[in-house]
Amino acid sequence: MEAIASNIFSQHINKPSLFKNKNILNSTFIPPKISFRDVEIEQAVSVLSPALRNYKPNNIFIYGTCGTGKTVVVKYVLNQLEALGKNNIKTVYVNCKMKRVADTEYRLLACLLRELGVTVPDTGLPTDVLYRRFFEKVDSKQHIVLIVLDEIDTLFNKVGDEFLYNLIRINNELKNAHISIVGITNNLSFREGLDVRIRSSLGEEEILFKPYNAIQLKNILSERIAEGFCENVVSEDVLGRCAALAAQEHGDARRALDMLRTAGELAERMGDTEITDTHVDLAEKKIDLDRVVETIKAQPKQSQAVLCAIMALEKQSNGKWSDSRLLTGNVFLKYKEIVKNNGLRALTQRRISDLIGELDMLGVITAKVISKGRYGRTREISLAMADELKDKVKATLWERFL
DNA sequence: AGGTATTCACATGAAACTATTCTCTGAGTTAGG
DNA sequence: TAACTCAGAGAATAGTTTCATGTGAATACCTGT
Repeated sequence: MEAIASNIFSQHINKPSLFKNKNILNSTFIPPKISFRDVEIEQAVSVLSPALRNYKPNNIFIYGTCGTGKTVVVKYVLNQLEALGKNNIKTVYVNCKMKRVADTEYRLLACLLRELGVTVPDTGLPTDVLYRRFFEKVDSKQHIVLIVLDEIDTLFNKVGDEFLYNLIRINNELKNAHISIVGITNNLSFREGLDVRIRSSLGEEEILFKPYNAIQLKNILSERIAEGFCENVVSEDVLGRCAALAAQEHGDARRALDMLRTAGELAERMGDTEITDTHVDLAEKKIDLDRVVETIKAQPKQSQAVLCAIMALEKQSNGKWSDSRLLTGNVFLKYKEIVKNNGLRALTQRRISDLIGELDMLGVITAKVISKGRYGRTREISLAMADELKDKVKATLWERFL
């Protein structure tokens, strides 16, 4: 066994890697030193430092678009704080966006409790029981609990503001402990939608993260490149290009890193010893392509069937039949056909309407509500994909349904 | 011609239902003393 | 009598269905000129 395996893999093992340490090129990696965020770090530190003297720090709200370093900074600061605060400070980080982890009130609580060392079942318990257990656990000793709710807006949009209200209320009733909430969101107008009481309580302090500019991105990237890639793999040109591309995308450092890493992987796979512009271009395309294909694959069957119907219709209407335009009604008919051929249960048109809306949200299709006057109101649907991607998606769906 | 009123084909909302998974509780059962 | 088993009541959640109401503008229908 060993001998065979070494035969198969030896070629790959011996091939020199372009990477020195791939982890560093991951956007979730927390570097020992964070550049261009001194002001924000200082702000966070000054707000949180009372915790070290056993006072409750103010709640903080952190804003900033994608890839501006919010999460990294918060984690960085909290790590240090927790290290210094010994047993008196407990920090809990929860990403509210994680599907099936913390995307409902119950699961958020369960997640918090788990972080505090209490295991609770995934289901079967009333939510208020969890609140009670949470309360008891937190209040069981004199300490400060910092709760970080990342992507708090997604949870809010799903379940409303009840959980925030409850957390604040709990804080008021605690005898021994204190909890402070750090809310992170990339939705700059999130505050507006909040109840006044919650807004004033939660937004005691606010920190805004501005996007990186191209020069800063370049710096950040080169720091990581130095640690992550081997010497001479990434040229100055390529670096500049990645930074420029990401700067266009509102200074998204995460994107820049992903792009660089993927470019590296591609180059490695192609047997090149250096990353070139070609690799970067390919990487950029691949990231988008993969993202869409993955999201489609992850969609439930019914949703895929709807997309399949849309694509099938689109093909037809390219011919001549200009009246089989992509409208909800037509899609529904086609969908029923497809579903019937595949032995699936047909859903209501109401539901299909929602599914179309969801596909639109995912960015797979564009669905615009139009009024055709006397002839009703409906959605006009079009595919929002590059041809290359379209073929890829079709291949997946066709195989499945046709 | 100009102005209303209709009307279509869905959109959009709210509520209720279904199915699944899982806990908790207490009644009934069992086995050991 | 303590430990165990098991059915039933309840919860949380995702995914739907049902019922109800909303809606923008191309037409049909009037109206007075």
